[in-house]
Amino acid sequence: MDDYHKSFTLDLNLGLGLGSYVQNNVNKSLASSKNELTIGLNHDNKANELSLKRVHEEQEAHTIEEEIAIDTTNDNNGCTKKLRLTKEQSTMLEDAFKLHNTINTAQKRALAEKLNLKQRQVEVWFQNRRARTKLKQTEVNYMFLKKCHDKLSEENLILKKELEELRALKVGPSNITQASKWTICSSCKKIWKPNEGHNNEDDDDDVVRKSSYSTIEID
DNA sequence: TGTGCTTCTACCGTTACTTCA
DNA sequence: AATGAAGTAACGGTAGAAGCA
Repeated sequence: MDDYHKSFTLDLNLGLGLGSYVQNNVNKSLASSKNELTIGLNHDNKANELSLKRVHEEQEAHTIEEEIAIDTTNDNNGCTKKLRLTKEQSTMLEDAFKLHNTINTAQKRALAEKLNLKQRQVEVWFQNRRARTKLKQTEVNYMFLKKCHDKLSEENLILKKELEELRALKVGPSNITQASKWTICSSCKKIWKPNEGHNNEDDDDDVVRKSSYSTIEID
């Protein structure tokens, strides 16, 4: 385990505490306005005291996060600009993803701190990474199924040809009728002919087995 | 014990930006 | 230099789970 993984694991163990309070969605204007609305309606509610505490902590967290990630979010006009993660950041995120493709609050906090990113950025990265993995897996599955389909189509074609060849042969109708009466044992998968019986010497309960024979009609 | 509310998180679809051929 | 495609960071909405009163 390299230094990063050691410290990452350590962070996972020690990173509890405030983490559960900090709402990590920085741009959730909807969510925060919802909190503020609740507080405004019911000041004596204990749950809303908690919400108020969260709002304060959230604001603090935002300030800290914004300081940390100040060089990753804005351009000259104050508009948010999409940022390319550095190679080091991507590598560390990839390493974390290899260990676990989901991330809890403590891990997120630790990783964000380590990478000088917002927790929201780490969260979003994991979401997108999972989406990419899923998409890739879907593509792999599609290719696999396509190959299966192609192979089966090919086999089907060969079988059809064989059938045509057999039909082309001058086989008497009586023989065809006989063949169409052949049956296959569902237990041992052996084909047997009418009036021949199913002579399985290993069978102790032949009577029971015979009851499960199914007749395969050959067209 | 059931219910309603809040919070958190995963997921999805989409948008917008960046990079590259 | 312009452009279209591919990659991806970020967003908003939704649903489900968990905790609490």
